[in-house]
Amino acid sequence: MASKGEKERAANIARHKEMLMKLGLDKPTFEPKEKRHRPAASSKKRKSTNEDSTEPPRKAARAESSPTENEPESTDTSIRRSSRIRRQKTEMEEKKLLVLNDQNDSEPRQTGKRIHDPKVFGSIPGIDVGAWWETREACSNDAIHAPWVGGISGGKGGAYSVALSGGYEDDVDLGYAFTYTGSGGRDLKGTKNNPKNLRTAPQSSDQTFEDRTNKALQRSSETKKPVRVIRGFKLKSKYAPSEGYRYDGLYTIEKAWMEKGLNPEGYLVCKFAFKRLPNQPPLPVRDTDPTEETD
DNA sequence: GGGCCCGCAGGG
DNA sequence: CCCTGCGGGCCC
Repeated sequence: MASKGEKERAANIARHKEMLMKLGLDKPTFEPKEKRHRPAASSKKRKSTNEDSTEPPRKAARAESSPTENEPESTDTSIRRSSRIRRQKTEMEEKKLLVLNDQNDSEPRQTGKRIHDPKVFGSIPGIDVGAWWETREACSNDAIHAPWVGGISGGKGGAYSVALSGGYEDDVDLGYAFTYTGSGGRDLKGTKNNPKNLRTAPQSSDQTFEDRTNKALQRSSETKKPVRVIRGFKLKSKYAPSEGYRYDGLYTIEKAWMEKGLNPEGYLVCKFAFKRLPNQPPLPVRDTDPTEETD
């Protein structure tokens, strides 16, 4: 039984997908399987319980795979995380990172301890494509995507980074390309009679390119400057990590436009088409595609 | 699962 | 100081 909203969603998805396909004539084919960071352990109990000395390294995991999409062969199924090859500078930076993150004693956590500026275009030194964090906060500390909640980080020169976390139901993710929705047009404060203090909320008005972050994305579509992209576990895509957040490298914005959003009232949203830059490690895929309703 | 509430970073 | 925002914890 396809409700009206579901039909619109399907139509939007089909339209977005078709557009992305045209961007993907040179799409890569090699897609390794995702490596889980948290196999099955319930993971949901981290407070200040000081024990667990056998904790997974909650720091910015170095990239887990290495082959570039150009040379998939090499059959290196035993990819250890030995990506720390020579290169002393990175070595130094990594040590600093370790120090900064190794306050696992009892310190709640100290923010504002970045060693790199997130407000730059392109990659961040020492953070490889494929890096993984459990939380947005940790990702922010590594300067890949600064906002703890917001999906878009950008300035007047364009966007620095975006987070794909499934916030908009008609966005399409093909891995090498995806569509993305802008910010704004939501009632985060609720109404006068029913005041809220929310971080996300349903659409309640048109989005606009006057919005600072939307404008940054639009700018990037003109300048073609690279944008860092992270995918989160809430994203409905086979390219989404099963848990946490993963840095998936650099994309350019190929197109910016406005269209009717999925909301019942048909408020306008800003849409953007991203395309992944070549010569980056391939995107891992998970075994189960969250898009296929498996439940 | 949903609802609510909250801190925080970032920008004006 | 104010506001926003594709989190996250907690409660039910």
